[in-house]
Amino acid sequence: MTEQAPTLRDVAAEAGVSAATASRALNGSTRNVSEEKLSRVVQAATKLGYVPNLSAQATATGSTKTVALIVHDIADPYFAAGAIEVAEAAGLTVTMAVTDRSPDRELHIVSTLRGYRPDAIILAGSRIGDNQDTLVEELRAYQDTGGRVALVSQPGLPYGTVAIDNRRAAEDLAIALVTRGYRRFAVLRGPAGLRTSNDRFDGFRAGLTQTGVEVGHAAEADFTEDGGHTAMTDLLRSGLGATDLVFAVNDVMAVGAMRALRDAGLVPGRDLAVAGFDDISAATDVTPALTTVQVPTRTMGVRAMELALSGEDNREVVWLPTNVVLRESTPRVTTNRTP
Amino acid sequence: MTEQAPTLRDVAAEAGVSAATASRALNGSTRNVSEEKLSRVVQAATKLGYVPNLSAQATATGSTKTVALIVHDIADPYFAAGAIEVAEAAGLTVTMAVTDRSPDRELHIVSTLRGYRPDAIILAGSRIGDNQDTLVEELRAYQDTGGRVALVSQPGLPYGTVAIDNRRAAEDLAIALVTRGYRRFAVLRGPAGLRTSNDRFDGFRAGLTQTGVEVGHAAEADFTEDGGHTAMTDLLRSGLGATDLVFAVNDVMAVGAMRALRDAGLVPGRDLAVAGFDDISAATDVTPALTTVQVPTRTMGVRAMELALSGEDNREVVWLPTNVVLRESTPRVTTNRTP
DNA sequence: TTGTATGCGTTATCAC
DNA sequence: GTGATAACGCATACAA
Repeated sequence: MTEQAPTLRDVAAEAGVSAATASRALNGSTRNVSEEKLSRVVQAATKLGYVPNLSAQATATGSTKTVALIVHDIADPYFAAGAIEVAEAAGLTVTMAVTDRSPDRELHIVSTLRGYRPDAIILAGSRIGDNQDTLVEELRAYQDTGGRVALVSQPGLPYGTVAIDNRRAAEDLAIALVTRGYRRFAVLRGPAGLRTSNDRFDGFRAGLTQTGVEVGHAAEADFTEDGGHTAMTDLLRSGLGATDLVFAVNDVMAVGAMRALRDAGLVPGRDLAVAGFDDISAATDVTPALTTVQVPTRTMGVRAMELALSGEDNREVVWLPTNVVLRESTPRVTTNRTP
Repeated sequence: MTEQAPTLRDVAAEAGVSAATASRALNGSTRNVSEEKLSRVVQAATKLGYVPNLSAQATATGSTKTVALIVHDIADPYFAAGAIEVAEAAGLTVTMAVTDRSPDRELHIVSTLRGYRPDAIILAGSRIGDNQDTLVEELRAYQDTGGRVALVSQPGLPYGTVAIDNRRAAEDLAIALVTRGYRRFAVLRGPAGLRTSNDRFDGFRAGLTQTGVEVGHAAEADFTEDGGHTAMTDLLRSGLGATDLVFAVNDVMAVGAMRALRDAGLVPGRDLAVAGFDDISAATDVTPALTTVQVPTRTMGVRAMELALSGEDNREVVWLPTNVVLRESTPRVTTNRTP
């Protein structure tokens, strides 16, 4: 029943040539083998259903034609899709691993994946913040042995990096909202210490300050939909005063906040405006559609992979543009509103 | 700069033992090596930053400790998450590939991935049509050489399979909706030949028939949000008569349909009820929340992986339960409604 | 317990 | 062009 998978030897034998010739015919520089033997080998291969053993190929050549993609949360498909597309166009296979936002797991995964000797490692959304010396060391070792590293959204390390300017983008959003007539803001931010959250919060506040406005309430919450829901509910309970807009530092939280508003009998966009960040697909599914900052996730995946595959030890930082998209969740303020 | 990655030999030399001992200390049955040499080897390994070359390990042992996950659309994260969790608990690494719903790509990917000699291959998602002899042959060959195969949602092939009863679930949904008072239905189905779509459509119709009701309009559309939007728009233009509910064979289409309704100045759930299938996260983000059939995606991933890893050549079909969830997009019909 | 020798499936280096 | 033969990095049967 369970036979062995056919090897190159089997194919060679079947075709009546040496293993070396078979190898050349199937993978190597095709030009050095006679037309006749070539077709004999190919025929034998298909007849036996031969598929080259990539592991063996890898140990022999030293290259695996593989890229490791490490993400924190598998829930952003577009990034991965972009990266995969580029990799496959280059004839590389992508291995994905998910860290679940655990730095420990991340370290473990990087270490394990290194064992596959991938041509490149792409680390997305990692917060290689402060206590991550081990990870940095691991990456350095990997790079020293010829591996390529690309980072996504974590500028500051000596690797090719693609990033967006969270701070600036949030600033733009704040200004756009003030222009629309909003004056009293509350913010739902992520857990303390999370850089993305901090940058967006700081940027938003900076934008307001420029226009002479200040953030009123600010609540910390999980980076999740439930986090947004809970924080919004608490905010409502504690009294919002004259707040006319809530900015959640990501769309997922914003959607949760909108749900909390409806649960409290309020209508998002009318009774209280809501804005988010990321422009995930839910942002347009939701009613009213969510004002947010569009982040080119897919392009980030593409550029990150390109960075990783670019021959050189490319350490440039690619800043990708973001875009404020104003939708119905933040209608233009024309009349007095009663919170 | 680009040194070589340290090998087992290097570690052995550093520790002053043979390569065999180093191997045993690092991977093999740890108990057969003296405490002292063990620690010497471990120390040497960490000092050199040694990470075993998994490719070499694989060619030596014949096993890769790897599972290949093939999905049609990376957009369903939960399935993958479930599968990955199980695999990692078993010490296996998961390789993911995306087919983009192209049968050709699917075939190509299966063939390529076979080259990695994964312990198992999991194929998720429905396939278009039945001209897939080559794929079946490819899988058979893989299985003959000791590979495990598990399928998701396409019963009928001689492999372990996890599935849901689309037909029956749609039937349940139809009955529940009739019970809620709906009588005149339209259906947005997927492309012809797509089995999932057909099963859901047939089941829905069967459910209606049981209660003496018939499907009015039925439109074909892409399995996407835009597909749902377009089909719904067309339906509205062509006149819906007395239709009081639109069933889209998946949530993505349903969300698109809801958007189309709003674009036409109608209020989903009030002017026209909407139901979907899958219970994706958007189903609860949307307003009104979408009535749908809850599919245990994550569990499917878990069970599929378990099936694939279960020692035997397990060909059982695991049917997972679904659940009709009635939400505000299909309010109970109490009064006369004017379409 | 430890080391030597051999094999895993390929590719690469030689000769021929 | 083609075929022996030696690598690649690791695991294991066998000896010691």
